[in-house]
Amino acid sequence: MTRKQPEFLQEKEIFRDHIQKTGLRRTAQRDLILEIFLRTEEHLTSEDLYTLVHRQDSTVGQTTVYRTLKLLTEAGLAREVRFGDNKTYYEHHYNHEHHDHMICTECGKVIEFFSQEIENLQDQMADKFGFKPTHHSLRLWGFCSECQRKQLDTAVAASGAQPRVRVRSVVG
Amino acid sequence: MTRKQPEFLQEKEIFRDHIQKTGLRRTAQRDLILEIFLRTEEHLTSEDLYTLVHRQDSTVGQTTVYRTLKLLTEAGLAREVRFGDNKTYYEHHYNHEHHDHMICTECGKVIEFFSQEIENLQDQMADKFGFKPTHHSLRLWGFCSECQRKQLDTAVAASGAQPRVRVRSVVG
DNA sequence: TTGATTGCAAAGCATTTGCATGCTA
DNA sequence: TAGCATGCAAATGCTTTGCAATCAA
Repeated sequence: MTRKQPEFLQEKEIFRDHIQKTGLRRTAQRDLILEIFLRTEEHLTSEDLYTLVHRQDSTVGQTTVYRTLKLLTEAGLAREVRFGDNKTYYEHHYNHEHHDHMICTECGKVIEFFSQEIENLQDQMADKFGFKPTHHSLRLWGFCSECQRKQLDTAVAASGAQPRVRVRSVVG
Repeated sequence: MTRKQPEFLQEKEIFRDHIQKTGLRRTAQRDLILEIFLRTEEHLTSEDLYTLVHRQDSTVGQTTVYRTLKLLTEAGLAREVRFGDNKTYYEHHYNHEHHDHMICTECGKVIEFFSQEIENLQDQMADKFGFKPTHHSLRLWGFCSECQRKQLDTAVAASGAQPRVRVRSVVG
C-alpha cells in the first residue's frame, strides 16, 4: 500500500454514493467498519472484522458487521469467497483485478491467480450452451510448494504453525 | 440408464470393499441408502435422499443418511457440490467423468460441462506456483438460454414454475 | 462377545431476524 | 419528526455429536 493519506478516497466516495442512491443512512459504525475493512489487505470473515472493529469501538455489534459487509458487497467494494471451511470470507473488490484462488489444504494458504485464457475458454463453453454468465468461481485445492517440501518431513505434526484457513471439507 | 438388472454391481462392490478395508460393517440402512442414491441420477441433498429413503423404510433416520453420504464420498462413489444456496448436494462420482457446473440463478437449472483445455490450463497455472492440485471446482452462474428468452416476458413472475435449486447468495 | 451402528435429542456453528431503542436526514 | 440503523437475544437452517440401545461379525 503506497497510497498517501487520506486513504481510500475513491472507495469511501463509492460507499457514500451507494448509501445515498439507495436511501440509506451514513453512520459512525458503517464508516468505522469500512475503514478497517479497507485497511486490512487479507481475506477475512465477518467475525475477523468484528474482532478488529470491536478492538477500536467495543460498542459495535456482530450483527452490524454482518449487515455492513453485505452492504459493501452490494456497493461493489467487497466480494464474498469460500475456501471450503464453511465460512464466508470477504476480499477487496474495487480496484482489484478479478482473480481465482488456490487453497492449500495443509496450511490454509491462499494463492490468488488469474488466467485470461481460462476466462476466455469459460466464455466459449458458456456460449456453447447458450448460457450467459454473470460471475464465476474457480478454486484449486491441493498442496502449496512449501507444504510439499514439508511432507517429506514427518515432524510436520509437531509444528506449532497455525493455518490461516482450516479447510475441513472438500466442498466449498 | 441402459444397464441390465441387477444394477450398480460395480458400485456395490466398491462399497463393500471400502467397508471391509476400513473395518466397518455392512448394514441394511447403508445398503438401502446406497441403492436409492444410485438410482437417482440428480444432484440431491442429504435431506432429499432422506425423504426418498424414508418413503421406503420409515425407520431410517436423518443422521444415518448424513453419515452414509460421507461414507459414500470417502469410498469415491459420491461427490459433494455446492451451487450457492448454502446446501450440500451430492452427485454420482464413480464411472462419471469429472465435470464442472453452470448454474442458472433464475430457474436453478444446473448444466454439467467439461473442457480438457480448461483443465490443462489449470494445471499449468498450478505448476507456475509450484502448487500440486488434488481437486478443483469451477462454477459459472448466470442465465440459461431459456431464462434469457423469458426475461423479455414480464409474465415470468406469475409463472408457477419451481426451480430445483434456489440460488440465494452469490457465493458458493 | 465386542465394538461398530443406529436413531433420537441435543448441541454446534455461522448467519439472520424480531424488536425496542437510538440516531440520521 | 419519520423511519432507517443498531445491538441484543432469540431464531434459523444445516450439520454434527452424545448416548443408550441394537446389531453385525
